[in-house]
Amino acid sequence: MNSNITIYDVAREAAVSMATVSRVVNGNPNVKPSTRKKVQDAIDQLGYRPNAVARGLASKKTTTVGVIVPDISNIFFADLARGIEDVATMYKYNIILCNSDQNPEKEIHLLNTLLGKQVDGIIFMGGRLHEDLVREFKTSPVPIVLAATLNQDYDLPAVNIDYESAAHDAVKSLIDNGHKRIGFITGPLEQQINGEKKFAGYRSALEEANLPFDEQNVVLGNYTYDSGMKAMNQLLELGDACPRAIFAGTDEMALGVIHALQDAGHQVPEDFEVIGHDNTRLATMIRPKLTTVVQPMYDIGAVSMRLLTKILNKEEIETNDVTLPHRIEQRDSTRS
Amino acid sequence: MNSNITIYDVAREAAVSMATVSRVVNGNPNVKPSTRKKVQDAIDQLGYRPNAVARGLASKKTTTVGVIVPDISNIFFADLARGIEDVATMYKYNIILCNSDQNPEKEIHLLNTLLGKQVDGIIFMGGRLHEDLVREFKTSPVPIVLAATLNQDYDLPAVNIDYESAAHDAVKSLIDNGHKRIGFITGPLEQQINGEKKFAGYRSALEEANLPFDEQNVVLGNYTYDSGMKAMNQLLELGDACPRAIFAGTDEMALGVIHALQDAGHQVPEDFEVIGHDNTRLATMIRPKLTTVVQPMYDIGAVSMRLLTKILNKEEIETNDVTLPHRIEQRDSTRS
DNA sequence: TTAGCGAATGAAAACGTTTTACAATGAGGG
DNA sequence: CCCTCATTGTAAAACGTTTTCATTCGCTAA
Repeated sequence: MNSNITIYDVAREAAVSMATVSRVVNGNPNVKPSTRKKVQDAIDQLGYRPNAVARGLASKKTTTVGVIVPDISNIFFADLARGIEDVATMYKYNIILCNSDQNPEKEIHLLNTLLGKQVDGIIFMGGRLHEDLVREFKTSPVPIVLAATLNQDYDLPAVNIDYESAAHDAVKSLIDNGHKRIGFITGPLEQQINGEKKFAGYRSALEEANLPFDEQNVVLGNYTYDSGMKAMNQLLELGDACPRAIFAGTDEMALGVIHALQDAGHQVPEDFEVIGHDNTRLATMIRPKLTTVVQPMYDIGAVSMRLLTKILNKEEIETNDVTLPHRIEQRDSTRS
Repeated sequence: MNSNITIYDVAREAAVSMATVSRVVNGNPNVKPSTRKKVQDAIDQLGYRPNAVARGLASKKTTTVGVIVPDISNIFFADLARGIEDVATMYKYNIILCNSDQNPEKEIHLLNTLLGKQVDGIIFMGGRLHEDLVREFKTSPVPIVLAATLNQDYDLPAVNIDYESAAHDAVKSLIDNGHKRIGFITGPLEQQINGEKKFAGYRSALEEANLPFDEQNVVLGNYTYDSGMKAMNQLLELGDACPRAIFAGTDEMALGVIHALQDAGHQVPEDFEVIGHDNTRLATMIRPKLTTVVQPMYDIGAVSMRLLTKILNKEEIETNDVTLPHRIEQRDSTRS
């Protein structure tokens, strides 16, 4: 029952003042080795465990950071969270994890809850930055970094990949395989990442190859497997005009695409080529294995957290806006 | 910049004492409506946000619970976490999430960190309860509930399904389809859940049908896709003696099994039947769709958290050891 | 010796709440 | 009209640390 044992009990046991105990606990060098030992023994004997809440109140640091993600049960965000947590652990931070479901009100509410809990910093991921949210971000008393979240109109610290160029590369690889019509199955266009970045990459690859843009080749999904299937089936209805190469905005949609194709009796990659986005674990759990754009979520999480620690430690920072490299992982859903 | 605004500032602004402000903030009914409004106005105007750390110190409650899981990036645990978080939110708690990687030392360390942070309770999930850990659990100053974690030798609050009977049902369904030899691809046997529960279910189903137990039909995996493939390939080497019906300990291994089979030119479910365990989202993202035992991780998380709140509120509790129902979801990897 | 100095220690004041113990005010009953 | 009892508000003591500032101690150098 080592609860209710305070620094004061330890001080009494070791016959020193609480200030000295505090010094020992915090590794302050100004303590005579013999005293240090005496205190340490008292700590061990009593099973003293410092109260982080009291510590937080006195020091105004909680060694806790808030993490807001859309939905931790999604493998994609879970990977991000793991990257964040690993680096947090490395720097002795804990994380308070919150799910926003991309709901703007909930996002603001969570932000305020976290600030109330006096977190030392926050890592945020969301699809669209509502302006009310940005306003709160700007007045936040603690630093906030954006992970895999677009930020072009503001200047908040952020970690991303270059989505436009990634999409460009993906589509180009399809074009290089001789396709003239490329299907694009995307998430909601309101989200900058889709509506501006990936879409722009898609179009620029087309233009570069002097291929016409045809609206009927782009179909909306909502990131899920089912929406991928549905989108592909819609494309299939185009008959002869149906594109034979598909770029899907997420791996999960890409799986849906492949299965829709297979269910319709087509062969991937012989009849249709498919390329996904994200390189989640799913990509290797399908036959054919999925060629995909790798968006390194774990790394984005890790780098975000590292960036946050740099800000917290007031370390020198080259740039607030980090762009991580991307690449295409060639597997079997495309012809090499 | 609504930081550094304290309850005292609000009190001054509203011309009342800080205790009155505290009453308003905490919804204490003993405040005259006119006063309440005056205080509320001051709060709004100043943008006052109560400091949860100070509150925690004074009240000895942090409205925060610790969650220890093996690895949040695994879809299985992520689902659990989501269930926990949803119910936590419902009861105004936040969660501090930690990954243990099933490392016994890390588990103990995390437990101590969380206790240091004065969490109001803890939800723990792990594969094997090391006795040192259990000792710490027993002396914990706050309640701990086990989620999807076996607990038979101790009497800690826990939420599980009946793994033995679930495995029994799965194997029986295979036997009912006429199979005499049933393969069992399992996770590490040191973990009670495998070595005792699921394994016992497997054997009892065999016995019940007067089928012989043959050791070469059970193969060890480590929960992953790759280990599932490998295990199936090992079984395949048995040639004619290879079981034509497989019960895999996790969905991910089941996917590996199916792909190993398909890669070897076999048809599922025509030549081989496969049944998985957990019913993760993966199950529907494979062809054929996976028949699987549903272990409702989200529900287990939600119920665990609910149980914890009951303990925290000192509500009446029927039983500490909750067993949730399981069932088999029939899909296409088995013949109906 | 002793003045002077740095290192080691201690005392006490924050930190921002909740909570307790009272005091003041107001209303109702005799 | 006074007394009592609610009701509402106030003051101050926790809560368990960190941190600042002062003090003491033990040496070194003069």
